[in-house]
Formats: sequence, structure tokens, C-alpha cells
Amino acid sequence: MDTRHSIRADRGMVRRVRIATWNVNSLNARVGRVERWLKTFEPDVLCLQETKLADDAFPALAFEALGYESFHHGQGQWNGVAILSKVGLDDPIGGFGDGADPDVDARIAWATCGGVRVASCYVPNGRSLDHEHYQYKLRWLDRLAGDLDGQCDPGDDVVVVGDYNICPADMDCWDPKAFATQTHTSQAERDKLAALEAWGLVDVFREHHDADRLYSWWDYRGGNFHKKMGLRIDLLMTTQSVADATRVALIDRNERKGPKDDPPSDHAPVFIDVER
DNA sequence: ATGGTCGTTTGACGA
Repeated sequence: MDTRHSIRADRGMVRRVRIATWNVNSLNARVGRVERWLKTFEPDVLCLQETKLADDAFPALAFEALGYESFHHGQGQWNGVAILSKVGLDDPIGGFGDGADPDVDARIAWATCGGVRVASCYVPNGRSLDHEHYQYKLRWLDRLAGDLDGQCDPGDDVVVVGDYNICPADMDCWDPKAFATQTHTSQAERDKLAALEAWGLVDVFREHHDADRLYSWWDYRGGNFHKKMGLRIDLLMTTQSVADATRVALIDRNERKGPKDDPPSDHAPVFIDVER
């Protein structure tokens, strides 16, 4: 077959790896949307958060039918993270890989996909600044930094993606003043993100959108999505080598739309295309 | 926006 003018063949020649992250707010409720999104966007790696499934309920066969290997770290009911890959999935770890006591929640999974060390993270929400859960959030981020340093070198190809529940800067929040007394924008949280950056990670989406007020999460309530009242909290933190090779970074905000009988997650997928 | 909505679930509670 003559494929000289085949867009498919051309795309094959531009070797790229598409890496995506999406908090699906229950995979049971969203599996149809995830399958559809995989078919449309054909990511090489998709990291999921808030699957809210036990491991034995994870629909691995549905993803396998679309060409994806998968690894799920769940607990049932709440939390739960996964990594889907069609470029290999090696050395998976459910939870922190630091050998210390298991986390009380299923919030991180690791795997190596196509030579890239990948972490899918669901950072604790924190609830409120005076809540114990906020201290758990800060400790969790410290532990993430330690786990990252234990497994990876800043010179490696590494992506630590997911729902960070942190706005990196005020421009990532629809109304910083309204959040001044809330979680997600506090200095202590941003300091933890800064520690990851000091180690060698880059907020690669922001590098490609230096002045855009774009969000990845909108509260279900009050029509916030339509009022552009959102936060950018779903981040792809990558080492410099990955950031340097990233050609495109996008939020698929269309995926936040949908009818009552096919409701969206409150988060939109975010992805990067990395040239190899 | 101090919840008007979703998800877990059939009680509130978490986000």
C-alpha cells in the first residue's frame, strides 16, 4: 500500500509519546467516557485518579481491548489511582515505594512506561487549613518528594502527574481572594510544590501557557464551569528532559461538559505530547 | 458563592 500521503503513516514518523492525567471521580461512573477518550485522543499513557474501586473491580479487560496494559492501586469506595499504557508498563508499585509504613489511603502508583518513570498521584485535599487532613496533605507531599528522590534522578525522564489539589500560582485560581482562607493556594502547599521543583520537576503545562487562565477543575455546584470559576490543580510535573521535549500541553475542557445521563467528572483531562 | 452537585451510598459526608 502506498502510504506516502497517509496521515497515519506521517504521524508514525513523528515519534511522540502522549501522556495524560485525569481525575475521573469514580471510574464506575466514568468508564464509558474514559474508553471514548482513549479512542479519541489515543494517549500512550493515561494516569487516573479517584477510581473509587477495589483492585478486583478495576476494568482491566476493557482497557486491554483498547490496547492498554494497566496497573491499579485501589482501596474501594474512596481514592484509588491507576496507570494505563500502550508503551509498556514495568516495575509497578502501588503506594509509596519508600518501604516505610503503607499510606492510609491509595493515592499513588508508579510504573515505567516507554522508558519514562511515571507516578499517578491523588494528593490529599486538605479540607481546611485548620483540619488534621491539611497536615496529612503537607506530610504526604514531603513523602512524595522523598519517594521521588529515592527512585529517580533529576536527569532521568520522569513525570509525576495527577490531582495535586494545589494551585501553583494565583493565576491558577479563579478568585485568589476567595481562597485566601482556604486550602489549595496556601504558601505551605506551594512550598511543597516548590520543593519538587527544586529537585528538578517542571510544571510543563505552565511553560506552554505562560499567561493563560486555564483551569482543570470546576465545582459541580452553582454552574461554576459555565461561569469560568475553576482551578488548575491537575498538573504534569516533569523532569527538564521531558519538559524540553514537550511540544504540546493541553487541557481538554470539552470533557467537563455533558448531559445528566452521561455526567462529566468535575476534572478535565490534561495531557502533553513529548517528542522522542 | 459560606452552596445551588455529584460521588460514595440509603446516612451523612467528602470534594
